[in-house]
Amino acid sequence: MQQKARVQNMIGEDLLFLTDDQLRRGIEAMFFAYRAFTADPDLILADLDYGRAHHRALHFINRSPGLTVTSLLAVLGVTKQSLNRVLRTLIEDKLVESRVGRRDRRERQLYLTDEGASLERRLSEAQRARMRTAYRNAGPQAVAGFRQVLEAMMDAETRAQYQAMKDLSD
Amino acid sequence: MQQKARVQNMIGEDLLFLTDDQLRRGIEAMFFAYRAFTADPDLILADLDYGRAHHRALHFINRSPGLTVTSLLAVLGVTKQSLNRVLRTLIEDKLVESRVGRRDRRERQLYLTDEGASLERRLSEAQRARMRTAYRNAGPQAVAGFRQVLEAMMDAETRAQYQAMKDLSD
DNA sequence: TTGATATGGCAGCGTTGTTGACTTTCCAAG
DNA sequence: CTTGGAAAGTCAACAACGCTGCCATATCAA
Repeated sequence: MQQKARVQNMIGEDLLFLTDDQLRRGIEAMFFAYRAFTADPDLILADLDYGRAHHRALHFINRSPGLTVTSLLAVLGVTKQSLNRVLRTLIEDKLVESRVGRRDRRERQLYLTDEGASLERRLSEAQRARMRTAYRNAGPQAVAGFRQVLEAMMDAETRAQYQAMKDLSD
Repeated sequence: MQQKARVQNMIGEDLLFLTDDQLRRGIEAMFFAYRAFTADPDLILADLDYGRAHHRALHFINRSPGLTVTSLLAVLGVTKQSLNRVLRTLIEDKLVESRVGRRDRRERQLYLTDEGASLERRLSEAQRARMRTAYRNAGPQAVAGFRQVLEAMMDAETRAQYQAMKDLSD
């Protein structure tokens, strides 16, 4: 087990990276980095009278075209009512198309329009640009560690969702 | 230069970790992990009719007792009015004490009361517990990478603030 | 004395989260 | 084939927490 080997190493090594001080540094790094992480798309969104919630919806609809409202709710972890408001404006503005479900006609399947896909690209390219620079500066090893810690931080349920999404890109 | 050596390595290596797909995975990992990151304190806060903004204020006041309102504004990156609302409730509830500045009497220096320190510990211990588990599961190397990427993600100005805070704990 | 700074109050607005109550649509069990 | 209940969505109201703008007060420093 990789896990066990790592723990064995740590017994010989120092456990200094687990002190409360180190953990606090990590907490502060998350806070500051997340603010930077959302800053670029936020600028674009403010001009369009949209918010972060719109960005998130566009992101996941783009990721899995045709997903239902209920699935999107589960991924975003918000209430139906909260999402509905966001979705309604996106549909009114013709960025998202809502089609009656094929199997179950109560369901609504969500798709980006061309315009929606275009905005999604603009937003995610802004976000990716920052990510790309950070990745490049930190190097592949650091990136692997970054992903490992983030995954370890998720709840089991969320991690399962996250892992499941990997398959969509294969 | 460490940076240059890394880039040289990457030219020989694959640059696969910089594909748009990999970047998107990183973006999603940030989104899901940040939600988990705030989940535990949020539960405690909800019971007390406080929000994340209260937590952040308590955190940084605890970190640098006696800091002024203006410094806190700069760290949190919000407006005076927004912070003022939060600070007022914390002072009313006797979690934070606001003393007239020693050097400049226009300034207010902020301190946690015993009760405030106690809540801060409860909140940050909940957050640290998750962090600790994640760190332990990922191992010291991964943690180093995690921190490296987060720092690379920050704006230069924010990173300077973040780095400056390191000295407070020494 | 005068101008700049630090703080704070008040009013009002927007985004995005919440609950609760309700309707419409549809599937599936009896 | 009817009907009970689940799923999807709507509307209303509220809360947290960002924002802007305007104004008052206290204080420092030139």
